[in-house]
Parts: sequence; structure tokens; C-alpha cells
Amino acid sequence: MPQRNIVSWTAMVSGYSQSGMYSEAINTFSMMRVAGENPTQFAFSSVIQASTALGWLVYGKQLHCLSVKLGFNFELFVGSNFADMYWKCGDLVDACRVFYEMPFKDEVSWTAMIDGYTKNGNFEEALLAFKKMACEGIKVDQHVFCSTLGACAAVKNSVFGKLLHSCIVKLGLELNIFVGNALTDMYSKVGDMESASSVFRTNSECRNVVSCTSLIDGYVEKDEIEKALTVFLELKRKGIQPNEFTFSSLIKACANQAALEQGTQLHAQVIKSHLEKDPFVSSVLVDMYGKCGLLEVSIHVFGKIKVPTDIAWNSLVGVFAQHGLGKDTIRTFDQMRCRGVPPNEITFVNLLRGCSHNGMVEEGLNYFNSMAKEYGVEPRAEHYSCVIDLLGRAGRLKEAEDFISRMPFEPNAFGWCSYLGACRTYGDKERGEVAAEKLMKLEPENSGTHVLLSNIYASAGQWEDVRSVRKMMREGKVKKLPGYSWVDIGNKTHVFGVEDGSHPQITEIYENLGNLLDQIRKIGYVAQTDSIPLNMEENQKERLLHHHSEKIAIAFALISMPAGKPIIVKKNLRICVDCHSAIKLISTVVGRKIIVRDNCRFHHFEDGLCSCGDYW
DNA sequence: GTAGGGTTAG
Repeated sequence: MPQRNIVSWTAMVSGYSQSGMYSEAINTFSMMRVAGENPTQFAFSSVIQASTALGWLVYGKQLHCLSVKLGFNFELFVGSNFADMYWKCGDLVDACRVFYEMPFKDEVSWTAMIDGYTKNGNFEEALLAFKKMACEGIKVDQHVFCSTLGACAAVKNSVFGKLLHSCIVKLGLELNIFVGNALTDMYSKVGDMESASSVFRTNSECRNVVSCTSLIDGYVEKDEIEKALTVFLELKRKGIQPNEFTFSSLIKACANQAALEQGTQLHAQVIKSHLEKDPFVSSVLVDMYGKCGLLEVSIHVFGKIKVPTDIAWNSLVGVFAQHGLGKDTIRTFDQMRCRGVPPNEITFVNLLRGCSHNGMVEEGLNYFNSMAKEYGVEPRAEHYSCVIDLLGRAGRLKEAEDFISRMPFEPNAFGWCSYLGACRTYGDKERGEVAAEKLMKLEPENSGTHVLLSNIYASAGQWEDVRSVRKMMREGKVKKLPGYSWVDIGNKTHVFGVEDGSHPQITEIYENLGNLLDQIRKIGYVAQTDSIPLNMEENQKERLLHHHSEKIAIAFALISMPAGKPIIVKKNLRICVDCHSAIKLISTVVGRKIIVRDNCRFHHFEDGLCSCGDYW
């Protein structure tokens, strides 16, 4: 072993750290100290980075004490390194302390600060830091813009984002690939797809998988799937490899739209790209198959994941919940815990929904009460809303009311909406009025509120009140969301509205629907006209019910799909009582499995029964 | 005889 001096020790530490051999870097640093050498600031820089990369906060703190003793902590590089380390370990207090104690700060120190704030969720602080930095006359470069744009994207501050964009153009930085990507992402996240696309198009040489994915994700968020797919095709034409981010985003879109055909094709490409083991991709596949109604495939895909992450477990818990399988939801939650995966806030939303869709009120309440105590997950607005839903669906409206009054904050729109829906189901006019009033303030543009309130009045026979609600809707320019159902046959999606006559095969469809209704009448079907809130003639009501979009879609699917294949119908509103009982009987007379996905869950109809057990 | 900061996901 040749004699080492401080120069060669330092070179070794920094060499290991730079090539990602962090433990070796730290070991060498320790050996150097044992050999009696005092570390230089260069060695400090490297070893702090190694410790940051490993997430060793305790060791990092020891380094910090040592650097104070040796007088390095006020050095520009070492100080920035420590601030960065504290941020990346989530130690906000120490990061700020180190930063503000530094006598000299440059653009690198400020970037670490801005990025630290952003990564820890303090977006407004990040923007403030940028302003302070600019006021102090520090040079702003491409790194600073990237981090600051990330903060703008997170708080959807497009005004500030645009301001940054103009600075970027003035400084000639818009062709930097990182800056271009961050700009595309910022515009996508604030929903300004025109600007996102324009940044993306003007910097064509800077286009890469990151900016493509940002753009795709922006379109997916806006439900513009066609445009997202166009960008995807463009990316492939250019020979750019889609990565796990790209697939996650597109498959998520398929899940939301229940586009099984597209989703399956993407799954094949995922396998070809060897990305099926990625935790995000595999989880979103579980979710996609679940949302497309293929429960068995969803479970199968989950089963192939060797070590499921919390994301994958959450997907499976959510899939069972959406399919109304309460016991499976709870069983999956238990398995997750047994495997040592700690549940998070998303797990509890899914778990509580599973309980709620099954009338498992006591179980749900127990889980809610144990969240903070046993699992350290503080309940948020969505969890409180699940409990309101849980009590409301079970008809325990007084308890739901008491629960709301004891909440530490006001329920969100989902909470009031569940409460109002329950008031409608159980005919509670007084409580319903309170909920409707709150909802109209929270979401004045939501037509569902007016419709539910009008239904409550109609059931009570208060036609005068029904008229006044309808007048409110007209005056407030609130339009009722029309109900529609869609069904995929091969590669084509067929959409049907109420009393829809636009389909080319409409005569054939209505004929088949007529036959089906005749057949189910023979085994006891009676139209449930009291669910129609309008003050109209009985035969008119019946006609309206029989032409609900889901009935038309099923009649169409039965004449268009090969025998034996399960029929999957998707609906944008909640399925009505009449359709529910009609479809149960239809599944008997045609001997087929019929799956309906409404806007809150799945119904599997088979042999005259529904998987929801008539509780939904 | 060497060093620090930046972009996409449930």
C-alpha cells in the first residue's frame, strides 16, 4: 500500500461518490479520518452527497457537527450541500437554518432551496425564494427556471409561469431541453394545452420522452384521449422509446374511459418494452382491468407482481371496492398489512368506499377510528366524506348529521353530495334541503344538486317546489347532465342517450328491447314509475323508463356481440332502480353475464341477481 | 488538484 496523502484520499472519496458507489465513498472518508487526516472541504462535498443519496440523515448530521468543528460549514459549496441534504431528507427546519446562516449564497444554493421547497410541498415558499433571489441580483440560469417552473405547475400559477417563460425567452434558454420540458409540463399542469403544445412544437429538436409524456398527461387530464394518442403515435414515429411514465399516463386514461381495447393493446406494448414490472405501470394495469370490468384479469395481473408496492395494493383494494366486494376489500387490506406494507391515505379511501358500498357500517367506522391511532394516517376531507357516505347509504341520517356537526371542518362537495343522495333515497326532505343549500354554494354549476333536490320534492308530491327548483336551474343556466351509456364492440364505441334514435340500427335495437321487456314482464317485471319525478301520465313515464340509455345499450349489445361473451356497459350517471331490476331479469332470460359500470361502482348481473345485493 | 443545484406518474 503506497503512502496516502490528503490529496489522494480526497480523490478517492470524490471518485466513489461521483460513480455512485456511495457506501465506498463513506467508508473511505472514515478510513481517512482513522488515518489521522483532517478532511478538506472537497472531501466534505463528496461525502455529503453520498450520504444524501443514501438518505442517511443521522450520519449527515454527524458530518454537519464535524464540519462546524473544522470551520467548513460557512463555505459556499459545503453549505449548499448540507442544505440540499436536509431538504432531500425532508428536514425542512435544518435546511432553512443552514441556508440562512450561509454568508454567501450563489445560484446553486438558491436552486437547492427552491427545489427543496417544491419537493416538500411548500410551493408558495419556493416562488417567494425565486423572487428574493432575483431581487438580490443573483444570476438565474436554466436550473433555477426548471425548479421554479415545477413549483408553478404544482400550484397551477400560470401567471407566474408565463412571466418565467418570457424571462427564459429573453435569456435565450428556451432551447435547453430541461427548460423546454419543464415549460411543457408547467403548461400541461395548469391546463393550458395550447401553450404546452406550442412550446413542444417550436422546440422540435428538444422533444424527448419527458416532454412528450408531459403533453400526453396534460391531454389525459382533460379527457382528450384522442390527442394524447396522437402525441403517442408521433413519439413512436420519431423513434423515441416510450417509458414507464408514458405508459402509466395512457393506461390511466384507458382506465378512466373504460377503453378496454386500447388498454389491452397498450398492455402488449408494455410487455414488449419489458416495463410490466414497473410498480407504477403494473398498478395502473390492475386498475385499468378493474375499471373495465374484468375483475379476474385485474387479479391475475396483480398476482404476477413479485413484490407489490403500496401503489399496487391500493389499486387492488380499490378494484374490489368498486366492484362492491366488501369482504375481498377487507381481506386485501389485511394481506397488505401482513406483508408489511403500511397503508396510506389512498388505501383508507378505497377501504372505506368498499365498506360503504356493502353496508358494512360498523367495520367502516372502526377503520376510520383506527386510521390515526393505529396507522398514523390523519383522516382528510375525503375520509370524512366516506364516513358520511357510509352512514347515509345505510339510512342512518341522524348519525350522519351528528358526524358532520362534529367534524373539524366543513365536508367537501363529495361529502354533501353523498348526504344529499342518501336524503333522496330515504325521503328526508329537511336534511336534504340543508345539504342542497351547501352544495349549491360549493358547486353552483353542478346540475346533480338541483336534480336530487327536485327528486326529493317530487317524491313528497310537492310539485310547487319541483317547479321552483327547475326555475332556479333555468335562471342559473344550470343544465341537467344528460344520461348516456356506451358499449364497445370490437374497436368501436357506441354511445346511447335517453330515447336515442341516432344509431343506424335503431329500429332493430328497439324491436329487441321490446321483446326483452315482454319476456321479463312474464317473470314479474313491473315498471317502477315512482322513481320518475315528473308530474306526468303513467304510460308516458313508462315509455321514458324503457328508453333509458342503459336498456338501449344492452339491447344493442345483445344483437351485436357473439353469444356467451359478457356484456359490459358503461354509464355516466348512477343506474336507476328500474333499470337495475330490469337488467337483473334480462340476465336470466338471455342467460348472459351483464356488467354495468355506473359513475360510482360496478354491478355484475347474473341469473337474476346483482353483485351489489341491491345495495348501492 | 479534485466539488454543489434542474424536467414526466397513483
